[in-house]
Amino acid sequence: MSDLLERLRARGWRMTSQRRVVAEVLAGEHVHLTADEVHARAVARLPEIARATVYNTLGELVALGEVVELSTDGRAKRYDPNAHHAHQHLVCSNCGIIRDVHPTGDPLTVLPPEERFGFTVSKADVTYRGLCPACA
Amino acid sequence: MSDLLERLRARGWRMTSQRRVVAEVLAGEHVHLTADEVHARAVARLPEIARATVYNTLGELVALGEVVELSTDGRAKRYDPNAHHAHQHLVCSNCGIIRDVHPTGDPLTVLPPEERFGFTVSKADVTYRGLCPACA
DNA sequence: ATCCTACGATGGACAGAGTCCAAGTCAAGA
DNA sequence: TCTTGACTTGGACTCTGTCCATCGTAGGAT
Repeated sequence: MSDLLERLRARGWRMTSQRRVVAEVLAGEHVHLTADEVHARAVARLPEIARATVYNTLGELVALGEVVELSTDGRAKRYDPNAHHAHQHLVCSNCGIIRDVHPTGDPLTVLPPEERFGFTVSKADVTYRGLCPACA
Repeated sequence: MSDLLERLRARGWRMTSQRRVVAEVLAGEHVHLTADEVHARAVARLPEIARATVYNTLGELVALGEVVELSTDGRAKRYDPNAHHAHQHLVCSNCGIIRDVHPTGDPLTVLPPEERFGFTVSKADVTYRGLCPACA
């Protein structure tokens, strides 16, 4: 966590209290929060932080590769702080809960060259869908 | 295409001019349109069709399994009329263009039981990302 | 062919998520 | 301590999608 703050500082990030709080909120809970949920938790620590600042900071963390942005349901994007371990996501079709999962092999290898249409394919995002134990 | 209208009629769909136009727009172009793009094309054929009607009809087509809903970018959902052939999607990270692709094997098989956490996993949506020839 | 009626269409208001921007504030180097 | 440009603020705005009361009509019944 303080690792994250270190890395950000090393990249020339101006360390404001707002950015610190957002980074701490993300690093502190290994769940997949929406921007508004991050904002709510940030407000608990720093009451005056603006929604726009949370959006800005999340966008910067995504651009720096420290956080992964998910849009599993077409509603609010969710932010995954676990960006340094390759993984995929398992989503409950009913309640929307998300788990990180680790399939075997590299999903990129199953896309043959003739199915790439000249694209430079760099990654594959897999969303497994089904019902969680509570909803089944 | 008329196949689609046949199937819908067989399922008790009331065949209104609005629904026919939406179905024709989707079946006529094998691209991945947003709801507003569908609406724009529908208006060209039936000027008075309402946005709400397009949304309603698209939702029904998805519920009937005739169309697949995609949210690849967290912006507008896109509608894929190619629902009867299993496939995945290849998206350009720069311009957003989408191609249907066919990876080898079944993506579900690479998720081992101990990585399913008690979920009843029913499908896997794979989004390959990279740069298209024009953007590379 | 006409009538009935429940299902579908309309369009305007509303809601949720995210972006923009002008003005004010402050982190950090000089 | 001063300076300055990067950052924050908050409110207006945009985009996407939903809701709902009212109106219209497809298609079965007569």
